[in-house]
Amino acid sequence: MQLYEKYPVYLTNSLTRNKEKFEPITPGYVGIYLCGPTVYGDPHLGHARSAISFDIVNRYFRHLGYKVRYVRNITDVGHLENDADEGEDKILKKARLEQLEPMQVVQLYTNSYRRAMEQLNVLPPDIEPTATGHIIEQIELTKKILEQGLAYEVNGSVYFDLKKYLATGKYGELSGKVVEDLLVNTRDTEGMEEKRFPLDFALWKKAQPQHIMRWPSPWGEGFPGWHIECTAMSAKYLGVPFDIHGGGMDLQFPHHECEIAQGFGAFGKSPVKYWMHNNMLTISGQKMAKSLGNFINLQQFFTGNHPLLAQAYSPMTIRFFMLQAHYRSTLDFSNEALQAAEKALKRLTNSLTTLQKMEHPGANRSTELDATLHSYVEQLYQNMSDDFNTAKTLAVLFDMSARINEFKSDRTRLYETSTEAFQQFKIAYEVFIQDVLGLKEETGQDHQLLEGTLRILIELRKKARAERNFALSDKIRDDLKALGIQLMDGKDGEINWTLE
RNA sequence: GGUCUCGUGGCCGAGUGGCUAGGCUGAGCUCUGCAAAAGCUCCUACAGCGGUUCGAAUCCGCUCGAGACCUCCA
Repeated sequence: MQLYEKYPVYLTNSLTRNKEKFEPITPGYVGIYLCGPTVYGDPHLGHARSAISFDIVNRYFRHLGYKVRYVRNITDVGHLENDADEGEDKILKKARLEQLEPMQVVQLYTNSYRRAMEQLNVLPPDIEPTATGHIIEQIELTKKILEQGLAYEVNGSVYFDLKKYLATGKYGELSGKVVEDLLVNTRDTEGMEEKRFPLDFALWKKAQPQHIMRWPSPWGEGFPGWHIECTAMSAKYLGVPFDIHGGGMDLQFPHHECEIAQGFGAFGKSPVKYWMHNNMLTISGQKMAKSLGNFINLQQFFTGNHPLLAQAYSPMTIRFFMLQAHYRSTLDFSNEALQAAEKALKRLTNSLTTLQKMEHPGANRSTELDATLHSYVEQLYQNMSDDFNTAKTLAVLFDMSARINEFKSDRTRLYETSTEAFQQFKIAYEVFIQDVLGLKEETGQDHQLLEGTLRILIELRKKARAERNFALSDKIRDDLKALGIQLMDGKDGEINWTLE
């Protein structure tokens, strides 16, 4: 029996706004598509939230025994700027400002995104398709929608015919929008004069002479519209329909709404079974966004180099910080909260180290403590299966930490558990921290060397203490502390250390 | 203006009809040569006002406040 049968996952489907039992389209397999970044700037905390939220989804499904295909795209054809920029492409704009080739910009920020994700211990996707690498698929899809009579061509651009689509399909269901309301607020955006209906959106755009990123198409030289890439790539790699489509809540409208319309237009069915959206990150109660100029990029967090940051925060601190909140809640950034997260994480990893060194004495006696240990493990699964509630899961892990510390300070308690219960407890603690939540120990590269060197110093200090030469023993400890290494004397005379 | 979400203790944040999540901070204590770590104890909250209920932070209504989307954004 697979774990997913024992602990079925319930997730909040944005489409229905309800928590639903997850039933994969193909039993045992899960297809996930996540809207990745538009690579025209350094990755910031918001990118991390989305990536980490769905990394948890990916990791937990895998842990439960599902075969997962996880696709996360890279948007490297910039989208049109809306207002004063007269339809200039974001990536082009950046390229012009930085005097670079557009693809150079794309490469630069793709690298920087991947590096940040690796630092955050976000597992790489199984497929990471780029929009520029799927121009043909996007053209084919556009042709298909044209064939269905749900799009029209004007001056080398192709638009989705929303009015016609509305006769059979729904628009606004995902984001809770009413077409009439949207019409009232229609703005005069790029290409409006070409559209038959204000809410029509571009599938293919004709390239202006100065537009460098351009490809030939049946409609002339141009570039794909904003929404078509995700439909084309998800269909190619995951099929229609597929299980889970994720992204930030800000993408719900219009991006995902348009994806549904396109998918319906092209394939005659809704392309996605479950829509999942992570919430936004706020800074002093306001959304952190590029357009608001209040975002902090990830390398700034890792180095502490930003006016709003009191100190540097390690990637795992950032990760832990996000896991303390549910992915569907807004999360407010503050130095205080991050510092709290840093300490809490340390507590957790300290217990993990303690546990890993701990061996069960082997006396196989089962008592009521076994039931307690059992229930922790059960709760871990229950909480994760309940819409990936990492906050609750962490609360259980902290309860388990308290238990581990108890075992450490009072070994007799260990005798009150059966080997089996203890092993199960131990494995679950390790697996949930490291594999499911993806929290890894952060150590320097020369850990091996450090370990050996410290062993020598610790031996010297032990000797000094045995001789009651506290002046020397304190000097060793204090000097190491100044370097960021904390020695801790145990009851049994053993000395442990941690990096601060 | 339309649509929607939220308002939890000093701070961050789960929960959501009855059983004080958890973390951080602060205070005291235990252990320790002194530290550190760990443990124990204390600070017991759900914006306000009504209503439903045996019982509401949790459901309903109103008021106040904050935010999101409606336009590129994770």
